Amino acid sequence: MTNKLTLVVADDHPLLLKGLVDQLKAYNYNLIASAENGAVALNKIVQLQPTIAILDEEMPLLTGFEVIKKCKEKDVKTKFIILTSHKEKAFVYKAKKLNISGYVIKDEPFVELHKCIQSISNGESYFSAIFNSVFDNQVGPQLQKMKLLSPSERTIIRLVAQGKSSKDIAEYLTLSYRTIEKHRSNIIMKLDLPKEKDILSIWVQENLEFILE
Amino acid sequence: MTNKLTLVVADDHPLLLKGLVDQLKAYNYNLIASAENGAVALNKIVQLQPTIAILDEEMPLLTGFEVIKKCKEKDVKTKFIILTSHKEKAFVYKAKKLNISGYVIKDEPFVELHKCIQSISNGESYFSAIFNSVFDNQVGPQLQKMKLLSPSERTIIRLVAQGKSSKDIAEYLTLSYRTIEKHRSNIIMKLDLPKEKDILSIWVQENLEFILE
DNA sequence: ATAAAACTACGTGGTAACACGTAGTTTTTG
DNA sequence: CAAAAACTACGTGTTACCACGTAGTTTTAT
Repeated sequence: MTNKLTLVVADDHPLLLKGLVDQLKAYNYNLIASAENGAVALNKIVQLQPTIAILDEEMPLLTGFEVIKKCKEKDVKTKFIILTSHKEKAFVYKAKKLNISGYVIKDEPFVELHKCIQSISNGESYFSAIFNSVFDNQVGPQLQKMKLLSPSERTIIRLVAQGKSSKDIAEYLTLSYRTIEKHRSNIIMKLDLPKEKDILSIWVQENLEFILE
Repeated sequence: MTNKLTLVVADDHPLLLKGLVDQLKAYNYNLIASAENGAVALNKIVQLQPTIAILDEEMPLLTGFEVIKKCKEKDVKTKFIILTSHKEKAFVYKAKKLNISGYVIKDEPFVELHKCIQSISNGESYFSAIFNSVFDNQVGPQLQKMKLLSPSERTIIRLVAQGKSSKDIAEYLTLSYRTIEKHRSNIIMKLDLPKEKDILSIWVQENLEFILE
């Protein structure tokens, strides 16, 4: 195993972190640091410039995604693997936007992480099967739907996402109440939502990530 | 350390399970089995009759709570610790109802689990601080509120919880639509809910555990 | 420059929840 | 048995979302 490859790992669950560290060592990886929160992780990554950093998404002080963002700002060349228990589309979407190298779900066996590290060391990227499935089945279609909306429809759906009523929105945008209602109707039609009460508000709450940027 | 104390541990996350097993061994506990899902856990507990079983709540095949229920049916004398990442009131409420011996949150350090095991071996029970806080601040007050409701109000709130409209409920109970509306009004008053649209449906969805028995 | 798309606005009608009130009947309980 | 609580039912009014439509104006794109 190449020992030029260096690793940093971060997770705020002490038990899980211990499991991770032990397994990485058992696989003979050159683990040069571990961290129990996002801020410590950021410091260590900037200091040690590891080849790869394995980050939990939900951590105190800084989330995994925030650590990655800050590292990119500082031009750190480290590659990132997000290790999370979240299969939700919001996370998958954010991960895709950040252009990370790998995404592994916590309830998969360690060998998945191993494969991920190997792929990255070969210059490839690696995403758990479930990641791609979530992206293709949930993220992709929603993004396609959002593209159908016109600019002002987008403005309005964002305000709906903030819990505002049509009346509120009309006042806020100095437009007629009827205009907002019309836009709502058009949005519902374009998104092909079923006929239910407050269906737009519901849809919007379930897809916040795609609406608020 | 007494070696009469035997332990079984179950978690479907391989990494976390490894961390747990290692730590328990490091603390010299007599760990006699581990399991990666609820069904295996149930078998091993029934077979080995450990003093204490440490169970993850969310597992494939059987959840931690289901394992406990089945063990109680079989008169297994094992004491149970639920180890979960969930601080939600639904879990806290269910745990309380099952009358388990301990509840530890996954993102606390291992020493919490250690303290929990020690307490139980002394015939006491042990609940993480956060558990009690959730119970006192969230579970308790909601249960108090539910007690204010009259029998037919309870019937109706359960039907609301099933997503039925007032009209549906009226037909289902062969009562007047206006009667159901009145009950709704009274329920809202008794629960002291703020004046919002569909506020009862919202409250009910957020408190399903207390409504559906 | 002209057609297409988007934006704006209004009309009419429907559904559902909620507020606040009245009031007769039944059931519970002290 | 008598008072209290619960159950039943109706009236009137409000708010909010949604459907389906018309139509003039502005912006965008070819």
